[in-house]
Amino acid sequence: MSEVRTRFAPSPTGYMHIGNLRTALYTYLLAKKNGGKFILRIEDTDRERYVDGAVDVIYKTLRDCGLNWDEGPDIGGDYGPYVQSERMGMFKDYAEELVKKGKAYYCFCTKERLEELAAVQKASNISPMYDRHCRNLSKEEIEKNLAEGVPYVIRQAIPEEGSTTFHDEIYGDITVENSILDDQILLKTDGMPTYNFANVVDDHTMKITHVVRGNEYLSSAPKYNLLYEAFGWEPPMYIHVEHIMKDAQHKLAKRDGDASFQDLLDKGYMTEAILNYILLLGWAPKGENEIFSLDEMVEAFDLSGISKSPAIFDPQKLKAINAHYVRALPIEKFTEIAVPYIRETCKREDVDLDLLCRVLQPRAELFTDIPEQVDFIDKLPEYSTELYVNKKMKTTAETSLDALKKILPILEGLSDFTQEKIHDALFALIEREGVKNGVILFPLRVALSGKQFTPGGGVELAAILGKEDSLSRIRKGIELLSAQ
RNA sequence: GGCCCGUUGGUCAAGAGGUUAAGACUCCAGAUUUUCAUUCUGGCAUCAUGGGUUCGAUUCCCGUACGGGUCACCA
Repeated sequence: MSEVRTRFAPSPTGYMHIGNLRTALYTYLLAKKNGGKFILRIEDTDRERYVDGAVDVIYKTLRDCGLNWDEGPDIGGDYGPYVQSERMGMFKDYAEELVKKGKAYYCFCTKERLEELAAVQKASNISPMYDRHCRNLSKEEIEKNLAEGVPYVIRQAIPEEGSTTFHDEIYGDITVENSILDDQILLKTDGMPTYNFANVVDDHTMKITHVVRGNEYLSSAPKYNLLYEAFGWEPPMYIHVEHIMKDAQHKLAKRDGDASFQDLLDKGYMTEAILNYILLLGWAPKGENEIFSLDEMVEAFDLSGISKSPAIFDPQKLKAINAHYVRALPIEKFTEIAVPYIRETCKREDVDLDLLCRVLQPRAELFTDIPEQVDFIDKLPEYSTELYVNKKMKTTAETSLDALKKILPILEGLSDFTQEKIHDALFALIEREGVKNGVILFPLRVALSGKQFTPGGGVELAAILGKEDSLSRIRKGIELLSAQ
């Protein structure tokens, strides 16, 4: 077989839906898996929808994800141009070629007539379809209309009988009756191609071998096939992928707030995690591993793993995967990214950021959670003594008060307030008392933070807060518990 | 409504005509742990439904229900 050439052909809307991104990913993986080429083509024929800077959004997203294209508008290639609006010249010729072959025809019907027709059909409860009024116009009539400059479109002449079968790599063979296929418009009144027509011609002229696209095109695939047949061209392999859903009945939509790559980025997810998660939404790996770098994805990707049914987007799992990536970061890298987030709520200059990051990393799922996680450092929040009660730790208000009273003098006596010294001193206490670690350490953690979850345990928090602040917070804890 | 596609646990999902029906996330229980967290161990499903084929079907076929898609001079 010749070289595999796949293409991602987005419209520049300024918005990269993750379903689209996932299509791009699969398209990319399919090409790379087979040592082929991944091509970017911008489909910008809809001028009304054109948004400034939208193409840059596509470039940036793809590049950030590592989905680098081998041919495209910015880098060129042998089959350009790669922006659809720049390829307009050729479509009319191709459409006329089809007319000559008897596979398409001129249609001079006015918009009014078509609307009327649709209304009548709708009223009698039959699905709207063009009635092929112009399909059998005489040569003379056509010539006359053309000469008079009557506006026209060119429509595809669907066979009147029989059925059309096309093959999809995921769904297998799909057959439909030709009788339900509409004589769709190929070339519009303004001489521009319709999307479906442009797609076929572009894919063929760019020598695309595999087309990965959303499931919404499954219904129009037979018409595509007929077009390829009409031209005498070899159709590409089709790979239709299902939608990403918000729930069982709704597609993940823009208004849901996490439908685009940018939305997810804004929520603090890492690019690698997003890509890894969407890979899994609709595709299943052969083995048990679910964590993949882009290179590993290329290695593991296989069309047979693509799912036939829609997948519901699960933020919880995305978060878990993100947590995995956050924790796998080298500590220097984690620190570099985390410090700005820490500084949002923790302005104190004397905190040991290295220590803080070290304890924060295993507890971080999202970088955007960090400000809230460290907000207690600058100022002890108001908290309820309920926090001191923990069944598992076997702590109560009484045992906690007792513990804090014992901790206080010990920490007061420490001249060298380092993590190591604090640890040794407190563990000596624990041993003397003959209690579980938690009985001493749990109340300390609560007193120092006023929070249920904290980055680090009591010892670490004490070291981070420093002697003076730690002691004052412990005294505050004793005061609160004594007041009960 | 016509046509097309789908349906395995709360979610993503593997899987094969006869299996203890993988794995991941969540949840629950327990163990470690410088307490919470992390980490580790364990627990939670008869595969939408009715019928058929078969010695045997969740796996093959047909119907039903439910869900999605599509029926533009939009892409």
